[in-house]
Amino acid sequence: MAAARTTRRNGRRDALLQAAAEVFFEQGYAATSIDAIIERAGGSKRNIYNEFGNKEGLFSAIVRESADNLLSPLVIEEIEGHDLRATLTAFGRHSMDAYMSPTLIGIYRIAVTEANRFPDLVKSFYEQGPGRTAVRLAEVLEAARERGEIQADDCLRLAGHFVGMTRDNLHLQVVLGLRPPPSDEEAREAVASAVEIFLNGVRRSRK
Amino acid sequence: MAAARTTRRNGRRDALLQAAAEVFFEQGYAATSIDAIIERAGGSKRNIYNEFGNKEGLFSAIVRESADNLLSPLVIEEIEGHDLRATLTAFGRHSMDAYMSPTLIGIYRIAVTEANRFPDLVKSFYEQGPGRTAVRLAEVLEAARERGEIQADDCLRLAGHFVGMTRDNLHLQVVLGLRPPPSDEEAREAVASAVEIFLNGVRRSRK
DNA sequence: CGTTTATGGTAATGGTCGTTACCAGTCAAG
DNA sequence: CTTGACTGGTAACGACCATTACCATAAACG
Repeated sequence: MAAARTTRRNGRRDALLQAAAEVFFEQGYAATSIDAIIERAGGSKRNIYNEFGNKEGLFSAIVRESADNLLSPLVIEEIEGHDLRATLTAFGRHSMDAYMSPTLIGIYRIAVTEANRFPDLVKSFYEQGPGRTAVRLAEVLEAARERGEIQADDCLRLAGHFVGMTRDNLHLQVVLGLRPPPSDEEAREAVASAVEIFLNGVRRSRK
Repeated sequence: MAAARTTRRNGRRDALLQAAAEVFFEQGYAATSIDAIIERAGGSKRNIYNEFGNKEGLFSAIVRESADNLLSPLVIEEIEGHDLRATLTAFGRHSMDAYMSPTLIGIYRIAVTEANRFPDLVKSFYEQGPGRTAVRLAEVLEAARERGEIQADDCLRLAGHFVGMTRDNLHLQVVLGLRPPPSDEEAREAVASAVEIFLNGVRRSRK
């Protein structure tokens, strides 16, 4: 079958992608050399150039596939059928887990740095990740508003406030390498605190 | 006097620093060449090596001095003598202005990328900037708690929530180059909204 | 004025890196 | 078995770059 060759080829491709992702996320785009990737993945540089064309092609493939794998599960959550507090808590925990995962920290770092070099990639990263999360959360808030549970005039802005509150300085410190990702315990506390403030803040009068 | 030489030298030094900052913030550390800096600043590479030793020295000087200039005014604000809403609003506006300024966006970008290469620099950036801001705000909240205006158990965490709320997805979008910094109008709205939620959220029961 | 010191410009040195070429081995397909 | 594609390894080519050297000029100081 052709499947055998295809399978082997895909295995190689995945190994290359994974090794390259590690090095890129660790060192940044400019500081990463093809040799360093091959050193980690084994094989020869020809593999990379046959499969991805050049360094940019390899990098684009990484960002696209990693973002897909990591960000998709962020959105398809069970959000209906619970009250707002439970929904927000679940939302906060999931996004906290995602944002703090080493891979997403890596992608975040590189997206920030290479914003000028790869504007399209960065745009799609944002839209599939933080952007989509905020839009989804805004829908939840909108529904709550229609049920009269909260008062709000701009649900998308509110959603932004909420995710900002959960990201917090914690995310910044982790991104800067100043502290390790929070334990489950810490994450739960931080989310609980954010949910509490947000719920109270939103239930009352909007000036 | 020696002042003449010193003055001239300092002028040269500042010109180099400014040009280098522009290029570094635009392109990142690894992708910035000494030639590119000289092209923008004029003169010769000897200037840089005489003044800063090497590329790392130049970069360190930039981060140190830019951070100092930009972050110091963030802390010494008139915060007493007003009620909490006014204080928070002032705080939010000032930190929003600072975080969204092109220079600080540049520093932020490069701090995120070069966290591995320059851990000490990144640490001092955080402590002098976001860290100190949060600590200062926590003191304000602590005072408000003692006056009985708010209920809280961990003021530093609350401070983090507040700055996170003002930073928000807005900051992320600007850092990623997906939108320009907000106008004064937008900034004011965002801060007002965050203050409102935060105040209401914090005034009521902490479960 | 004479000496030191910084400056501008250009080129050399040594190294790294992206990319391509070459060669020898492997393995699936007809 | 033979063909053709893919692989591993090493080396080559060009380009770029950090750093140093060299030289000629101009400013600053005694």
